[in-house]
Amino acid sequence: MAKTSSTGVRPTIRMVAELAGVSTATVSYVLSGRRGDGGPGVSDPTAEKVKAAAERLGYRPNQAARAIRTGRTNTVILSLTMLSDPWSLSVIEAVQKAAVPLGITPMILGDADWVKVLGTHNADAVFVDAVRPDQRDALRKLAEHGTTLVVFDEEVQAEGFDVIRSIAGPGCRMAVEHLLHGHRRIACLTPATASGTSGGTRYRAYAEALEHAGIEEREDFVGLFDGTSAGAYAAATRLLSMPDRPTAIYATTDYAAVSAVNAAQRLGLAVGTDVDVIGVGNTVEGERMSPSLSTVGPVDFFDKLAQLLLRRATAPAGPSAVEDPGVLDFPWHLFVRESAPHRSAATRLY
Amino acid sequence: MAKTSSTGVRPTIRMVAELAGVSTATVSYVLSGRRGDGGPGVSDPTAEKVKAAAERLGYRPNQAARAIRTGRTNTVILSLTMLSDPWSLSVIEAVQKAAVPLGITPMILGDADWVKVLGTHNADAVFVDAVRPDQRDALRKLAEHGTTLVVFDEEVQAEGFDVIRSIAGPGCRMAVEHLLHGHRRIACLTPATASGTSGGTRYRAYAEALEHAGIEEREDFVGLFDGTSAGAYAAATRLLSMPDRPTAIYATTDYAAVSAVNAAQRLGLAVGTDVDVIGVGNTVEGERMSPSLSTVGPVDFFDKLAQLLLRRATAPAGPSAVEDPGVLDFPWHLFVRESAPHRSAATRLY
DNA sequence: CTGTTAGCGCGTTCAT
DNA sequence: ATGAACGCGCTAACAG
Repeated sequence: MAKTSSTGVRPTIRMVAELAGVSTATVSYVLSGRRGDGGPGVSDPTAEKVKAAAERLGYRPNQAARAIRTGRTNTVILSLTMLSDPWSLSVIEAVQKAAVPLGITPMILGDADWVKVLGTHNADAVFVDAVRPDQRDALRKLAEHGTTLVVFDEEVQAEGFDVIRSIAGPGCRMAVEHLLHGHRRIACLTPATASGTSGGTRYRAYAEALEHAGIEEREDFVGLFDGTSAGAYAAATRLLSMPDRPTAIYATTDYAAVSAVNAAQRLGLAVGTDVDVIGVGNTVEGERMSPSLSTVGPVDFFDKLAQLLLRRATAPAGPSAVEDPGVLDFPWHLFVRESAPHRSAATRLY
Repeated sequence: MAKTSSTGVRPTIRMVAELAGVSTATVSYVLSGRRGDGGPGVSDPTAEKVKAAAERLGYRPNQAARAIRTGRTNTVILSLTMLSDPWSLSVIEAVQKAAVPLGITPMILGDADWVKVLGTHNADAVFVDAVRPDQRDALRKLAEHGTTLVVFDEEVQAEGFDVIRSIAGPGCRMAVEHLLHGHRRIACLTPATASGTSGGTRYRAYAEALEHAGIEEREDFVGLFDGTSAGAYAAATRLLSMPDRPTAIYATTDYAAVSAVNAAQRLGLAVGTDVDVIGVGNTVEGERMSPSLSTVGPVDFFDKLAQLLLRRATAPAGPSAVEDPGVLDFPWHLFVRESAPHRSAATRLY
C-alpha cells in the first residue's frame, strides 16, 4: 500500500503533470473536463494516464488558486444569527438542497459579526439574516465593492443588493385576530430586544389588533424574554401561572411558541383546549410537533430564498446578467392547526 | 458622497498603490501590519496615505490570493452532522470563542458529505463530528495529503490526524447505575441508526448494566426513534403511556432526554418525582432547562476540543511543530440534577 | 485533432 | 521603500 506519496504535502497540478509525463495544461483540461468550446480535445489514453497519476498522488484542485483565476469560489455563505432557531435550519436545508446539484457549497457563519468576515472572505453570494442599524453602512459598502448580497430585513433599503421582506405586519395581525375569535385574555410572548427590529413589528401587530378589538392591553400580559428558548419557557410559565391567566398566547416566533406549549403542558394545561398558542414563522418543527402548532408565515419562503441566492451566485460577474436586485416580498398565510383551533361561539373561552 | 469608486468592481492592492502613489509592496506591508522581523520599516506619513487610499476605494484583501501565497486560509471548517443537536451548538460556541481572537473564522458545514467538500475546499484545520465506515478510507487519504484533521469518533484509528474520544461506555454505565438506585423499570430511548456507532456503545451500556443488576431486559422498554427530536418525543410518549410504564428513562443523547421530559410533562407526569430522566452528553441546554437535566458527559470537552483544533490550525506547515497527532480521551462525570435526583430507600420507586 | 508554451491574476516577500 | 519573483491553477494562442 505504499503507492501514495504520503509526504503530507499537498500535491499540485505540476506534480501530477510530471508523474503522467504531460504538461500542466493537459492535466488541467483532463481534470476540469473542458476544452475550448466543446470538442473532446484530449485523447483517451493520455486522459487515463493523467487520472491515474492524480489518483496516485491524491491530487485535489486548490480552490484558492482556482478562485483567483476564475473569480468564482463555488461557495455561498449563510450568515445566521440564531443558529438554534428552527428558522435557520430551514434556510440551511433549502439552500443545501438547491446548491449541491450546482456544485456549490453552502458555508454557515454562526457569528453575528459578518461585517469583519465578509470583508476578507469571498463567496459567490452571501445571505444575511439580520442587519443591525449600525451595520447598514457596511452593508452598502460591501455591495458597492463587488460582494453579492441577499439580505433578509424588513427595514433596510435595497441599494445594489437584494432585500427579502416578509411583511410580517398584516400576517401577525391575522394571528392575533384568529385568537380574538375565541379569546379576550390574550398574552404576547416576545424577545426583549425586539424594539425597532422585525420583532417590534410583530409586537405592534398585537397591540394594534387588541386596540382595534376594543380590548385594553395589560402590561402583565406581555412576557418579555432574553431571546433563548429557556427564557421563553420561563416567561410563558410566569404568564400561565397567574391567577387570571391568559387563555391564549401569541408568540412572536415559532420557537417561543414551542416553549410556550411545553410550559403549558408542564403546568397541566391542555394546549388547544384550556389554552391556545399561536406562533409566527411557519417552521417545519411547528408543523411536525404534537400538538401541531398554529402559526402564520410566508409560503414557499425558504425555497424561493434559496433559488434567488443561487441565481445570484451563478450569475456572470458583469451587470445585465439576470434581473436587477430589488425587494422581494412574501405574502403570508394563516395556518390553523391543533395548538389554536377554530373557535366557535360554543367553544370560545370568554 | 461620490468619493467611493462605486463601479461594483472589487478593488485590488494595485489600485490602492496607484492612488496612494506607492508600490504594491508597501501597501501590503501597511495593511498586513508586518515587516520582516519587527523593525518599523514603513514611515507614518506613507502608512497614513495608504490607509486613506484603501478606505476610499473600499479595499478588502482577497483571501484567496493571500491563501495561495501563505498557505493559510485563516479558516477552520466544522463539519457537523446534526446541526439541530445542542451538542453541535456547543461545539460552534466553543470554537468561535477561541478562534475569533486569533483572527480565524470558523465555517460550518451542515452537510454530512464532507468528503467531497474537503477535497476541494481549503481550511487550516477541519473538525469532523462523525465518520461512517465507508468514509474511513477517504479520511486517511485526506490526512495523508496535507489536510489537517480533528475527528470525533470512538472507533476510527488515528492515522496522521487527531482523534477525540469520549469513552462513552463507562460513563453511560454510571448513568444507568444511577437510575438503578431508585428504579427497576428503566426504559432506554435511543436512535434506531445507532447500531455499530457511538450510540451502539451507549445502548450496550444499558443492556449490560441491567444484566449486571439481575434485571431482565424488556423489549418493549426500548424506544427506538428516527434521530429527530419529534421522533424521540413520540417514542417517549409511547413508553410513558404503557400500563406498567417505566419509572425512569435512560436517553442516549441529551436532546432525546429533553424530548422525553417534554413528553412526560405533556402526560401530566412530574419529572424527578413520578418519573426520572437521564441523558447523555452534558450539554448546556440540559443544564439550563427546567427541570434541569441529569446527564453524564465529559468535562471541559468543548473547550479542549476547540483548543486542539486551533492549535492545529495555527501550527506551521512542516512536521515537528507541535505534539504529534494522536488520540485524546475524555473522562466522564455524572451530573445529578433535578430530572433524576438521588433516590434513597425512602424515595425509591420500587 | 492533440498537446505545449506562456502568461494571467493577486497578495506576499526577498533582495536591492 | 521598491522591483520582481513567487505560488497555483486556468486558458488563449500556438506548434506538431
